[in-house]
Amino acid sequence: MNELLNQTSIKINDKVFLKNPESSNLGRNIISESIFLINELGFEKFTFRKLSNKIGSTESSIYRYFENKHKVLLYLTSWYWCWLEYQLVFKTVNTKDPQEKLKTAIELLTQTAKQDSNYSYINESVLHKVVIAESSKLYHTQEVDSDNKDGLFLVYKRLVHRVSVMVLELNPNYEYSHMLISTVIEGAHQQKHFALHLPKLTDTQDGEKGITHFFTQVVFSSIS
Amino acid sequence: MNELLNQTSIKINDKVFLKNPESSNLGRNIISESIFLINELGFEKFTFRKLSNKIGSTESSIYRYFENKHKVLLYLTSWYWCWLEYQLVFKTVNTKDPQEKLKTAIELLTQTAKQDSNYSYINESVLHKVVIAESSKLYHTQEVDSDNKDGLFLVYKRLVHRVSVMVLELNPNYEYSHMLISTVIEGAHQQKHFALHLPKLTDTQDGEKGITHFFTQVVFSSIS
DNA sequence: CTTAATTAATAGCTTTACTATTATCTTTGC
DNA sequence: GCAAAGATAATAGTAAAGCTATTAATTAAG
Repeated sequence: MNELLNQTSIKINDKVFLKNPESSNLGRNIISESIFLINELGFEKFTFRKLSNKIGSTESSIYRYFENKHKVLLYLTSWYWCWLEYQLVFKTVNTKDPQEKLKTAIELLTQTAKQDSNYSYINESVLHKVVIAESSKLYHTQEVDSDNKDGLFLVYKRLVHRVSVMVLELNPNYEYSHMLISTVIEGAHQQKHFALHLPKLTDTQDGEKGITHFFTQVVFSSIS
Repeated sequence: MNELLNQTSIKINDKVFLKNPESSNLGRNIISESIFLINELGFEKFTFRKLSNKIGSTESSIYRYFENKHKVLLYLTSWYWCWLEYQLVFKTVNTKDPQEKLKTAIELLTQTAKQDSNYSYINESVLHKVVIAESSKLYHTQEVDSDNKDGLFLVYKRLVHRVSVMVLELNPNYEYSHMLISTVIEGAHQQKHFALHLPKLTDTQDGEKGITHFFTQVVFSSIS
C-alpha cells in the first residue's frame, strides 16, 4: 500500500539516477541515510565513502545508483518538491475562493514540513532541513544549463508555475507572478536559515509565524 | 592617490586573511586573478593550484595569504559589500526625501555594478557576477556560526541594517525591515541568476529593469 | 656586511572523486 | 536440479584536490 502510493504520487526524472534507488533495498538505504548524513555533515563534507560506511556497503555500489553526490542531492530535492506539490494539490483542490487558495499555498511553502508516514524510508522533516541548507547549491554550478536541459529542475519549475497561476487568478494583469513565487519559496528558506545562523539579517520576534506572515503580506500587497 | 582612497574606504576584517593581500604585489595579484578564475571555473572547480599557475606563483605562497579558498571568496564578497555600502552612502547623503532615498537604495541593490576606476586591480563587474553566482555558498557551510562569530559577515549585516533604517524612516511600525531588505538583496541576485539559467522561474520581459521594478514595487507596497 | 627575520618554492601526504577489474550472487532454460 | 548467462557488489586501484613540513631565497636590522 505504501509502495503503491509511493509509485503513483512521487515520480522522479530518471536522468537523475543510473539505477532507480526505489528498486532495491540498497537503493532505499542510500536515500534514507544520505538525508541524515548530508544534514549532519553538510553537502561539502558528505562523501560516498562515508555514506557507504554508514550503510555497510561500498563506494562503487553507490556509484551504480548515482553518478555523483550532486545527483543524490538532486534526487532528494526533486522528491521534496514533488511531495510538496502533491500536498499543495491535496490541500487546495476543495478551496473555491482564490484568495484562500493562494493563502494556503503560501503557508505550505513557508512553513516547516511535517513528517509523512506514507514514505517509510524518508524522513521529511530532516529532508526539509537539507533542502533549506543545501538546495541552492544545485543550480549554482557550471552544470546548471545541462542539468536544466535534462529536465532535472522540472518539478520545481512546475511547482512555481502552479502557484503563480493562483496569483494570476487573483490579478490577471500582474506581470511578475513567477518572480514573486520563486522569491517567496527561496526567500522563506533563506530567512529560516538566517534565523538560525545570521539573526541580524532577519526579524525573529515570532519565529516561523513571522516568516509566513511576512511573505503572505508581501504577496497580497504586491498583487493588489 | 588610488592607494589612499583604497585604504580609507574599503576596510576588510583582518580575520579573513592570514596576510593582507593589499600589502604586496603577489597579494593584489591573488585578488585580481581569483575574481576572473572563480567567474570562469565556478567556485567548486577553482583551486589554489590553478590560481598559482595563472599568476606565476605557487600554491603554498597563496596559502600564506589565505587559509583556504573559502576565505578568498569571503574577502571578495566583503570587499564588494563594503564598496556598495560606500556608494550607497555617497548617493543618498544629499537626498532629503526618505522615499526617494529608499528608492535609490533599492536601485543600487538590484542593478548591475558599474566598473569603478578607483580600484585598479579589481574588476567590479566581474566581481558582481561572482557575488551573484557564489556568495550564498559562504553561509551555507558547517563553519557559518564560527565565521559569523569572527565577524566575517559584518559588512553585509551593516549594509542590510543601513537600508532597513531607511524603511523604518518611512514606516516606524513595520515589523520586518531586515527580512524585507535581505530578501530584496538575495532575491535580486537570485532572479538575475534565474534569468540567465532557469528563465521559467522568473519573468524576463524587460530584463534587469523588471527586477528593479519588481522589488521596488514589493518594498513600497509592503511597507505602506 | 653579517645575522636575523621574513617570504617563497619544493616536495610530499591525506583525502576525495571516480573507474576498471574481479568476485559473487541470481535467474532461468533445459 | 544445475549449469550458463546476466545482474550486482566488492576490490583495488588512479588522478586531482587540499593542505603542510621543510628547504631555499630574499630582505631588513644591527
